Amino acid sequence: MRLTTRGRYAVTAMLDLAMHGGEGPVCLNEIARRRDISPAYLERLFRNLRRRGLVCSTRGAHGGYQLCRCAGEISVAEVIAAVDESLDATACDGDCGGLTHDLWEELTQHVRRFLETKTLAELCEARQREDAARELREEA
Amino acid sequence: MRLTTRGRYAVTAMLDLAMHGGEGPVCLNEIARRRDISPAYLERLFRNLRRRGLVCSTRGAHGGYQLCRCAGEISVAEVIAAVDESLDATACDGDCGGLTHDLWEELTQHVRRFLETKTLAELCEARQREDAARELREEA
DNA sequence: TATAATCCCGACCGAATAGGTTGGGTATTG
DNA sequence: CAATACCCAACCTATTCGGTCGGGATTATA
Repeated sequence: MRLTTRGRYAVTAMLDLAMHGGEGPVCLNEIARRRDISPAYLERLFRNLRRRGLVCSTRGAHGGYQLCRCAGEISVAEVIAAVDESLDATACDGDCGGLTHDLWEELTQHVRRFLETKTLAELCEARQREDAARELREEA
Repeated sequence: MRLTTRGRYAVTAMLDLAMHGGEGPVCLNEIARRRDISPAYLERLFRNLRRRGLVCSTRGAHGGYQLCRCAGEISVAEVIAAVDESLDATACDGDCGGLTHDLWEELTQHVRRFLETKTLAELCEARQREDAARELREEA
């Protein structure tokens, strides 16, 4: 199992899309600028996201990307899987005769369940609540 | 966060040590043979385990390694940390201004807690129960 | 119709690191 | 002294991560 900036970038970008995708497609350059991610690299990631059916694209000027499903129906696990990060802690291909096989299996299940139940919508809301709270504090 | 064979090897070897360490030290060649791990590589891992105070060594003929503490007081998390695998999913050094920072933080906590509460003794027992059950089945 | 914006795609690259090896030590037992 | 074992630094190879490059194809707009 590995969790690198790749999955993080993907989730961040998808979240950005969920937040700014109200009307019309959002272009990658915008996301890249807002989130400070290399545009070319982001493009590579979106290639995968599109192929997995998580986003759809509009080409040409004023084009960009949109979520294919509503944010409540896209899990973080899916996004990470799309950019090809394995969420498998065992990695011993079936029966490795291992003393510890069950342990890694259990751990993998834990992580997987956690990420499968988190949706983009949830993260979006959490963020908005946070922002609201901060504004309130700053007014006071 | 990454979880590779390194941590797996370390935990497996420590478990082996917990199971066979009843009387006197156990030498690496034995463990390597039993668990099918490269002896030289295992040695490298044990260097770290020793430096972290998880095992102590006896040099010379009939030498080997022993657990420094009893198996119930060594957590899987410690073993993995000893061989230098980071259990951090965030890896964004403090405030990365990230939309998703909280998510990774939460995930890291989950994983960490899981591995911190698993001790070698527990895994040992689980294994022994398993073996007993299998024997029973085979007798029938 | 030209041009700019945008997605699309394969190929490449440097650095890090995982897993592993080699070749030398040093200590202890018999 | 020889065999067994720990100790250690340096090296090797393959993978992959984050990222770039150079070129398409498609669409909106001036």
